[in-house]
Amino acid sequence: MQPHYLPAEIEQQARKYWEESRAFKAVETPGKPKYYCLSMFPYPSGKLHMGHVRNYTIGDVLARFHRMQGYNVLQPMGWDAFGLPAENAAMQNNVPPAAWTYQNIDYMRGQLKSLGLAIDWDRELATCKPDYYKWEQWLFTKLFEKGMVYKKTAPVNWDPVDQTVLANEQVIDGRGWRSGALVEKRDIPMYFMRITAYADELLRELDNLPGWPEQVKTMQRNWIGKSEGVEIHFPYAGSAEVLKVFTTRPDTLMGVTYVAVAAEHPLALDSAEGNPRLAAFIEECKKGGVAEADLATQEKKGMATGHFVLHPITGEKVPVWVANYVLMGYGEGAVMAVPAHDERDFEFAKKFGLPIRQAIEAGELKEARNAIASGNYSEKGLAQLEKVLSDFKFTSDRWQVWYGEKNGVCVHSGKYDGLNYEQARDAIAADLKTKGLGDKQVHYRLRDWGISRQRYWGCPIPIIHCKTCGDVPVPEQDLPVVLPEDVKIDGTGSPLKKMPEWYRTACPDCGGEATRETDTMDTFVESSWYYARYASHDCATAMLDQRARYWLPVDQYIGGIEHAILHLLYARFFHKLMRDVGLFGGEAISPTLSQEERGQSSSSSGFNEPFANLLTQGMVLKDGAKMSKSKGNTVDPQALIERYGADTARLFMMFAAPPEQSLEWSDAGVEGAFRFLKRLWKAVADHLEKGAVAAFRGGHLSGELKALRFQLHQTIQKVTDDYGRRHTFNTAIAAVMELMNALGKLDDASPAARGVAQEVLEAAVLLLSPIVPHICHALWGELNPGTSLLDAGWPKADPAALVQDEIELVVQVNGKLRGSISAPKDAGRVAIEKIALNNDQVQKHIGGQTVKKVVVVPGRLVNIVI
RNA sequence: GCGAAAGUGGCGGAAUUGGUAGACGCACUGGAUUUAGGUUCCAGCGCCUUGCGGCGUGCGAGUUCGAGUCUCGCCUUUCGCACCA
Repeated sequence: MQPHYLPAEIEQQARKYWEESRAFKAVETPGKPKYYCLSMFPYPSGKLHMGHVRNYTIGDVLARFHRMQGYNVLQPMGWDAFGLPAENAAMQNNVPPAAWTYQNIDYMRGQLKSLGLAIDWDRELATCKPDYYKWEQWLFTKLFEKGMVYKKTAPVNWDPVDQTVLANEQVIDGRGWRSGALVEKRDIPMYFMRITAYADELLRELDNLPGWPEQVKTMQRNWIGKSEGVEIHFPYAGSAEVLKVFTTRPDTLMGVTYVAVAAEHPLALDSAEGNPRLAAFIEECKKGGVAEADLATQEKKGMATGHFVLHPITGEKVPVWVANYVLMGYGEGAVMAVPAHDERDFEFAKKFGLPIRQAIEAGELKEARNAIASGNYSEKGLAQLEKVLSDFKFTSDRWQVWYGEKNGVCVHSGKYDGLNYEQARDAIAADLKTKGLGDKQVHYRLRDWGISRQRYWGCPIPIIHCKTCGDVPVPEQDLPVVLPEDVKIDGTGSPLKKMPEWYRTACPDCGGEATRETDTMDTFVESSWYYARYASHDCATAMLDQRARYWLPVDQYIGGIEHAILHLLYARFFHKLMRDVGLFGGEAISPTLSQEERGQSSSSSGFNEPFANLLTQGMVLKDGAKMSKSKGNTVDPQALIERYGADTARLFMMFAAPPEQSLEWSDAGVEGAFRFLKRLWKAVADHLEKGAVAAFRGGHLSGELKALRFQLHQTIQKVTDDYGRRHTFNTAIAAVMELMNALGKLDDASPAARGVAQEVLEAAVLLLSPIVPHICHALWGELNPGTSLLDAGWPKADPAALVQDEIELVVQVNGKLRGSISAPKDAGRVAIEKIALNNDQVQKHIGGQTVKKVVVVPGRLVNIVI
């Protein structure tokens, strides 16, 4: 055996073996449990970054671990190939986006291959290829026919100098990134997907995803934002029309002192006619971009419309204001304002001198009054409590807390006085319903998904505009609508608009003159269904075929936490769309893993959810900041692989932090990983130098060898759990390192010792192989010539090796560690207590004081309380 | 502004169900090997203290025989906010 670890050589040999034996080709095998392991596909930006290396290593570790456990594993790879950066690069380098993208894909594919990933490359796909996006267009036309796609206007960022629509990312401090011009909101017609129709299912099904992180499910729940409230109609003074608002706090209705509408609200626009100051203000509100984070943090501005509505209960006149903090896209674009109990309304009312009327008081006050009535509380105490609470009023969080938590009671609210939240809500909703001025309503924060993009490098929206027939979907036989690839990008809008030879066409319905839609789809659309297409990657007759029913759902999905909401919600939505279009046929035909087999799994039946288990990976940082070109703190994976090999890169990434946490880059840590692999290689080489030997199969062992076998089989158990259930690869590696350290201390050349050493080394190589597959492939071949590691299977712990006669217990006195004792493994509480009390160290610390209590935690510790 | 997380030695992290805080690795220090550097190997390594011992998981309270872990309140950092992907 070669005495030195030569990564370049052994990694090339290992990859050659895997390729030639077609080791990772995934074949549908009914009856065999399948494991579909998917990492989020990369955007082909040019070259891999460390985040990719981390993501794909995590996926590969899980794929290889499950393969060794006997699963039929599918791990595919592809390219999220449409997107804005290609257009920017095209302008910079004067190369068409398509050419730039394909070039990047070729380079990055080579990089991925050098990582030694267990991928079935036959299933590779790129979303910019017509045979992929054809089916996206097909689904779009089906959804258009079902009414799940519709058209409406919506605001976008408009750069008035470049005369172009800007992405939020291209708006810096309210200005266009290239022109520097102040950005404006502009309404344009767009196609929308009716994701709100699935809001309730998307919310409910989260409960059937035990394999998803709670954090992600919570974020999605909040994003969907189901709230039960009341729609309230404020009649216009002297008109039959009403102004609709939605509120989750109908109990505060009697505290309303004004109503605020968005600048784009019809009432605002109406009022602006003949009111130049208001018109100017509305114009002012159009300035700036559409990003919500900016809208929510901007200074609160407003202006009275001069119009009034009537309070639906009291009939009192309530002024209507235009406010920039009210968003047209939410609910009705109008809110009832209760300055006494809402921080934003309060701030606004103070700024513009609007009245503040209390309608709720703290639950504590009601309790105090009840206590006075029953003689348990003094009038003086109440007065003090009132003063304390009034001091908090409007100045501290105290006031907001009991508003926010809905635990106050109504005051100054006429007939509703004394009612709590639920009582007031029900009473007010009932009264409004009687008057025909409102009712209870369920409202979602989630908005429909605008998918039109005024860009070139994307999937063409398959719609033909005909003067007589309107918007006509492209018929199936005419799909795909192919995006021309040889174009020039000049930054003045989509080149498609300048290609009459492309957009001029005939109407599929009437045959008359018509034009193609030149907008393309949001790239989130492509990434919402690629996971399903991998199963049917080469199907030319349909979007999906029977194979999708074998592989889906994805058993393990891995990707960055930044996708927790948008991508993952859109993909869940698309899964349900595909299901409802009938693409999955009936029930699953694949033998879905049992819960025990999988650890965590989806309890949802059939094809309701795309991803049974989700692992959200943390970021790769250097010097405490995200690695990025702009910060200039990137480390090139290529250089790392060339210097140390892929195994060192993989080992460092898996060892430095658990996958869900952020990972701090460390050059010294990489050295450490490399050193460990050298030690591992040397350990096997030194062992084999003394001659080949079979692994221990039973027989008498010294205490030292027994202890080593105990540690070995404990390590097998721990590592199996760390990979399969906990996904903490860092602790799995640490456990194998400890095992190797223990083996290194063994100074015994007896045949029994050599057998145990062989057993330890074989197991260590198998346990590490999902993380460092190349070196383990080579070492296994040395330990067991003529066999392949991939055929060896996952090691199993030997129960006989795990039997122990004595166990160690820690003894505390008053919670402080004072010593340790050894007790027979089946000793009872009383026996353990006796051993602990007889311990010299313990006696010293008790020092004659009375023992009040002894707590015995079996297998762990004894705590003596004095 | 809203939503979600995170905070433990000089550093990355471990402590899985409330039960020995600091596993494993890095850095550092001392020693061995080496012409030297590097490599490799051995030992030490939270802070304070001569010692006994005390203190210690962002800060402040609380629950408990026992809190890094649970509760409440703060501080700081990170992610997302619908046209970056």
